[in-house]
Amino acid sequence: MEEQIQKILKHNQLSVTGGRTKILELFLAQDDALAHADIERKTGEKFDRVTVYRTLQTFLEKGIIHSIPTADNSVKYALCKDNCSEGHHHDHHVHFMCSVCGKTLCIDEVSVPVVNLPAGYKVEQIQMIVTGVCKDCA
Amino acid sequence: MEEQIQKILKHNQLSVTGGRTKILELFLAQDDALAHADIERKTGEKFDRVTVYRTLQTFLEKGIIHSIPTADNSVKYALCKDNCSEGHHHDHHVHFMCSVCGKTLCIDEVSVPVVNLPAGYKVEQIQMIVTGVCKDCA
DNA sequence: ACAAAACTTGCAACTCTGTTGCAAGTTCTT
DNA sequence: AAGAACTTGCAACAGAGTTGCAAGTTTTGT
Ligand SMILES: [Mn+2]
Ligand SMILES: [Mn+2]
Ligand SMILES: [Zn+2]
Ligand SMILES: [Zn+2]
Repeated sequence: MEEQIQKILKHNQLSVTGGRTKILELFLAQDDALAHADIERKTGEKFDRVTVYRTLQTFLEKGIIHSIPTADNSVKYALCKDNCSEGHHHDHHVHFMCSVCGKTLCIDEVSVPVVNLPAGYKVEQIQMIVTGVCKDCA
Repeated sequence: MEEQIQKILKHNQLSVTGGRTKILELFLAQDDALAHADIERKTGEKFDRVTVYRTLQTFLEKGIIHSIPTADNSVKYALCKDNCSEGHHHDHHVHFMCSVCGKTLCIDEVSVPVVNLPAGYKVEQIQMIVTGVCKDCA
């Protein structure tokens, strides 16, 4: 794991620091998406708030993580499993928010369906957020 | 219009006040979704920030407006055209965000497609947000 | 292995968004 | 017209996110 993390950081031309290593480790160990506050909590306040913001920002820009728009307008982040890079995300999967446990999940198996808009609209990106009860809470 | 506004407010058991009338008027006159800040700007700071928040909250609860989750996690609101009520929204249309003019639009003509999730997930609500170039900016 | 260059971090200060309690004001009911 | 019910503005606050800067760490080149 330690090794995998270094590889990811170096591959993205990022210096290997304690904060980045720890935060990336959290993402790799987690099955659901993380909010900024989750990260602060899970690192045991070991890093400054600002460092967490900047790290997430950097990871986003490099395409290591993607942000997830949620129905309640809170921001969550999850690892990109799809080999995304510098501003070119191409994970087109559905996102699921469980109303029982509150987890936000990437449903990698399901891609966002194509949709036909009225003439004149040019589609660049489609996001789909499903709310309901996840399989652990059913 | 004045008359229509009073009818909407009374139908929802809301007292007719200056603030509510003005804000509802804005929504009726607007073709795209409004953010809190837009409303403050357009009312010429005639009402307190808190009143605007409380009015939006009330309109949401009554089903007069619905909130729109945007890809950049800012909150926008638009009129419900679909006869929604107290916590029972049933506008299932696609939302569009133009990356040129920044407008957020309800595409009432297009409903959100059904999606099949893996076994065990129970779907309650689906939101679809399309980003691209709108027909005015094409 | 070392020094210099390049980058990252923590801190302080600040802005912006949203919330709450309360008293004064307005609207609705009779 | 008066009282009850509801709405508003104010002040105070909490939380989220941003920025500049100096000190600290990582990287690179020798
Ligand atoms: Mn995802
Ligand atoms: Mn809409
Ligand atoms: Zn769940
Ligand atoms: Zn446009």
